[in-house]
Amino acid sequence: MDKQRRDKKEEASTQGRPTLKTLAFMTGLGVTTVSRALKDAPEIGAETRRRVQLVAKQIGYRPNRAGVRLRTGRTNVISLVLNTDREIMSFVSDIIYGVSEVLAETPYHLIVTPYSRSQDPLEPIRYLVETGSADGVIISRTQPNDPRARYMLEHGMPFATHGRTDMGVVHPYHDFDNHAFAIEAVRRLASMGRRKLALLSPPPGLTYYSHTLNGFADALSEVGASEIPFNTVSIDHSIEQIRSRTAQLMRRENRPDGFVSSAAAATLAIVAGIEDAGLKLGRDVDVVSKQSSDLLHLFRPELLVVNENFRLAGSELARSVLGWIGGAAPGSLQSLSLPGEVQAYQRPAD
Amino acid sequence: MDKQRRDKKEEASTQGRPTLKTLAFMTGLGVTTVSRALKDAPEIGAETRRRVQLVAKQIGYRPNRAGVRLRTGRTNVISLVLNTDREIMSFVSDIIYGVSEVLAETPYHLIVTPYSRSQDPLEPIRYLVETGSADGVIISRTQPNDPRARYMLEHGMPFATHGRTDMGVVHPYHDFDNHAFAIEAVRRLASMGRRKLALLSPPPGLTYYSHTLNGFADALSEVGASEIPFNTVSIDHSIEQIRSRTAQLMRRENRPDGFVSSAAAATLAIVAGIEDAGLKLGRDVDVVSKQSSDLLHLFRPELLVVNENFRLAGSELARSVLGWIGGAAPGSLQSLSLPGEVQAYQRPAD
DNA sequence: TTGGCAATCTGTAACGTTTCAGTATATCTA
DNA sequence: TAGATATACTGAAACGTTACAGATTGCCAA
Repeated sequence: MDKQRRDKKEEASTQGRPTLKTLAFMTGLGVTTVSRALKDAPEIGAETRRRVQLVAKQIGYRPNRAGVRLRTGRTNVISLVLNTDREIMSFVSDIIYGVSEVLAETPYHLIVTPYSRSQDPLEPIRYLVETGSADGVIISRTQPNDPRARYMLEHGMPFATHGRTDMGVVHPYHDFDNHAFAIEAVRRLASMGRRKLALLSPPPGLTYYSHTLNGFADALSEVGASEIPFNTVSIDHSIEQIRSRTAQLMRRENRPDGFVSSAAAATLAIVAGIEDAGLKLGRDVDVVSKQSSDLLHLFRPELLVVNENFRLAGSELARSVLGWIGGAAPGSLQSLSLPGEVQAYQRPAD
Repeated sequence: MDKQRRDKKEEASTQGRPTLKTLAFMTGLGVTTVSRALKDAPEIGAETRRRVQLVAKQIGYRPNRAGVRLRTGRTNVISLVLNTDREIMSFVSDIIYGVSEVLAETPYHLIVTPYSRSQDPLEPIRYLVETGSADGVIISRTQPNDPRARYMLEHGMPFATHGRTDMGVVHPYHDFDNHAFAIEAVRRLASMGRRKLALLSPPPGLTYYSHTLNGFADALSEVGASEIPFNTVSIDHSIEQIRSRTAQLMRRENRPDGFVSSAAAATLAIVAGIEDAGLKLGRDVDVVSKQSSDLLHLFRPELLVVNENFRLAGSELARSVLGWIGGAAPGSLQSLSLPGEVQAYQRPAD
């Protein structure tokens, strides 16, 4: 019995991965003291604290995540909830990189929680909340009245949304100012003499759909241009659909002489549709498009682009959730990213 | 003392989230029995087993991950290790989706572990192994002699590589057959009468660099075409660099009349460079490019494309690691994806 | 009847952490 | 000098799970 006890103590020094017990053994202190010393608790003597922290660093102690999680309920995990079929183009990776960048400096891990078209978007959120699998959540494709945001608010799960809601509740978000984007886009087209503008909008359910539409409408009346309706299709539609609808539209009597496109991939389809109709970009019609990587000007030099930085969005979202988890006021964790200058094509120096 | 015991027991029924203790209380069994009944242990009576599983399903019992992890060391986590600055285009999201798709049917979570140019690529791997943060790892940008693969083999961490190694050791991988891609590409160019071909290769350090080069060389001699060296640049270089080098090359006396490009984004730059030099795609030169999403034909109809399915790669990689974790022979968990047909442009039906 | 043996079930300990409720010592107050 | 008080530390319990080492029961062979 006594022998067993001694054996147990001694094991601590020889084990594979150091634990609090190892540190306690090495320093001659109790595990409690070691635990507290590592988190700078005030009731630990200054010298003891330094000594423990030194030894911990020396032997490369890292707290066991399962132990912490089991005891405290804190997971040190942020979950990024993604729709696996919609978000087609690359911006997902940018967001992930942005989030990672911020989390890298923290003990947090990033887990990706997917859901697909067949599922209720609420389902992965419920899972996360019910199982307590994350300390914070980031969602995208935010809706004006977003059941996911409501659910998490009700259940006390910190989160940040990519895009704003419109439910009269306050929560962290990061958004790109799509209202401003649409205004700038229209102004630019107007300044080139374009007067009949079409908008390829975001999908109607999402909040930034109306932001974009409002900006578009505001700017239209400001510059005295008119809208050619193009609302049978959105950036969520397939490339083929957008292309053929654009071609249809461009073959009509009353066709637009300017396009505003909310997504880069869709812009490729718009341009293809324009050319299918036998028209020429830059001569018959101009197109302003959002893009997240600087590739559109290679596609057609005549394209006008506005950059949206998704990596930045990822970082901001991560900072926001962490802030909320850390106790900051949700209202102070909201940010809006303004569109960069509308950029015309510039040939790079050789 | 006795009172306390009773209180403790009763708490089990009223708690927020059901645990084994809750189930034990409800069924009148011991926690051990419940635990075993849930995992179909043979020493549990058939009726008891069914009863426990029924109740568990009814009240929505889900094992506490922290508990399992602490006790068993199993994390139920697969880590996807990503370089945050290199992998520029969108294929990262496809891989993630592919992995997610497979993991969704399992208790596994996907965590994304990033590393950046400044870091030793081995560092995140060491972290994962030392802290036991994952049961399996997926890596990309695989090298012929890959220190990460070696390290994980030595430390008994199951993994799968995107791309093969060449170290004389066997481990799970998924790879796209870049040798076959290069051959098909060259053949296609040759069949169009192209005789002087340039290759924009993958970055030299990676395994598929030589696969691509070998395929290219093999096919060149097969069809009797010659190579115009273009090895001052690779798909890892910036768009601007590739563009200006291409333009330089195309202004030379002895310029290529065909390109093989290993990445879609780079192809945009190649075409831009060609046009910078005043030449025309399809007339003066043809280009065969890999692509992961079907957008290149919108860019220039004359482009010849070969599709690489990264979503499939993700799924295969996930299946491979899971297989290894499940005890399958690593040698049986290798797969190679053949390039689809070289696709010429087809105008979609309106 | 007794011992043995299979079939079922159970309590206890342990994983690594934090928190609660202390204990021991030194220092001050009256 | 006695008691209070602050300082620095400690053991035990608990989070939820699984594994080890039994315990109880019924049944069969001897």
